[in-house]
Amino acid sequence: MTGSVPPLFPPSDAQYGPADLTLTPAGEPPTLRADAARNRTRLLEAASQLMSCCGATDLTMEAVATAAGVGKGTVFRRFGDRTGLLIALLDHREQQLQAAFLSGPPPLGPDAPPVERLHAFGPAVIKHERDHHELILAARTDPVRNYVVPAARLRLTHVTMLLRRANAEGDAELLAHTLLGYLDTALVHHLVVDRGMPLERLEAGWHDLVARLTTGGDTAA
Amino acid sequence: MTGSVPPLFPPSDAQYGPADLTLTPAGEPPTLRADAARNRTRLLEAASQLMSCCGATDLTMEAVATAAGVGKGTVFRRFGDRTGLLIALLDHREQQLQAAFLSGPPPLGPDAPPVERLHAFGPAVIKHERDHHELILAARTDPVRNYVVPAARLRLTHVTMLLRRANAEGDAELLAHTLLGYLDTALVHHLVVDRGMPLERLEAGWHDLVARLTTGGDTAA
DNA sequence: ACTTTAAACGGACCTCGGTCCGGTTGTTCT
DNA sequence: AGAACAACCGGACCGAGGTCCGTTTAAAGT
Repeated sequence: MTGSVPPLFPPSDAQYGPADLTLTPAGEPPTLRADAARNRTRLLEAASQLMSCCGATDLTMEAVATAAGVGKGTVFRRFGDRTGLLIALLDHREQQLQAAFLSGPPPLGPDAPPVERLHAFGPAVIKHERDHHELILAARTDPVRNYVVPAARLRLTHVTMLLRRANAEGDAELLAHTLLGYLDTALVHHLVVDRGMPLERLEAGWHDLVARLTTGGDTAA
Repeated sequence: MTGSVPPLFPPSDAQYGPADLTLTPAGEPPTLRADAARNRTRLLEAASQLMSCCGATDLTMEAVATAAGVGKGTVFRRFGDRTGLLIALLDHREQQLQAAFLSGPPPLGPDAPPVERLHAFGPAVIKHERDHHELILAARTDPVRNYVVPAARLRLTHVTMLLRRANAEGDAELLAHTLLGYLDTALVHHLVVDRGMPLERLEAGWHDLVARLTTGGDTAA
């Protein structure tokens, strides 16, 4: 990967600004130099643009660089590698989903009892994955990297928290991994697309799983 | 990938001979031409050799070809791509595990009640994955491909069968996917290596999961 | 044994991800 | 403002995966 200087995944890319691609990175490295930030935005826009017309698998680093009007080295400096760029792209699209289950309206958001939120979580994630499966799948080169990605960490802590609040018996973190494993994009894609499994069946399976894993009491302690 | 002529993953590579690398492919294309079969063996041996000394990630197709005394094109013709070669290598190493749960002694093999076999299945797979994690992880470039690989299909049908025989309620296939998801190499590796989770905890989680998913009656119907 | 045919072979060739380093440009401190 | 410094930029360069096509060769038919 990068020699060693860039702090393991360049400037982090955890959260940015509010909505559009006008993302002002506010990660670990206090601030990005003006030109660097500008180029970062350009690159993400260019990548997004190219992706929507050519598909994720054909997205070339050099093409992105050219489209953004910068050198290839700049792309790698900013995102580490191709996967890093895709993840950054993805991370941005995830924010909508994250907002939905972190602070959205009831079935998913905090104004519903935890078990209910869990039930709603599955279909929401599946929907999201179906919308972006190409990008998600393309961003999955290194299998272990998925667990390190901020979005994945967030989902894990979220589901773990819901399980705890639901007073589920057992190892909450491992149960959360189990639930998230069921929602794995590759699995869902394989079942639905490759094997033609109807969505209803998949979602029924989810609800069944949630029911099985959340035993030990309702929100009412 | 390959133009189109090779029948989607060249000559299949499902099962071969009994034990050693003296594998005589007996897949779908009736037989391989003599020289092709010979080269196939040579290539697998060379790859295995190189891997044990240089690691899977540094395994170069050209190096394998050279070590086997054939041209690079031959490697690709036979295995489709790098991942195909790694999968073939892996498939071979899996046979020991497969034999264990298909026809081995009791806790795992057919002479034990299904629920007991399921309980034994987890630790066995985890053990296997720990032994070969480098190769397994290296073979995982395309996330969906895992579900198509014969070894994975076999595990799925096996676990599904065990669940059915255990009279587990619910969608056996989906429950099987859930169980196998828990055993995902990348997940196990992440938890144990990256996050230092003790094996005992992981296995306890497995037993708990099996217990939860196999409700509805014992073998005694 | 000879012809025929389809498959296997091999290595030149192309593409693309990733690295490197000399030059450039913000940023900060005095 | 000017200098010093660190970070950024860019594109030449490298290595490895994957493709192509002319040549060779095993297997089947006569």
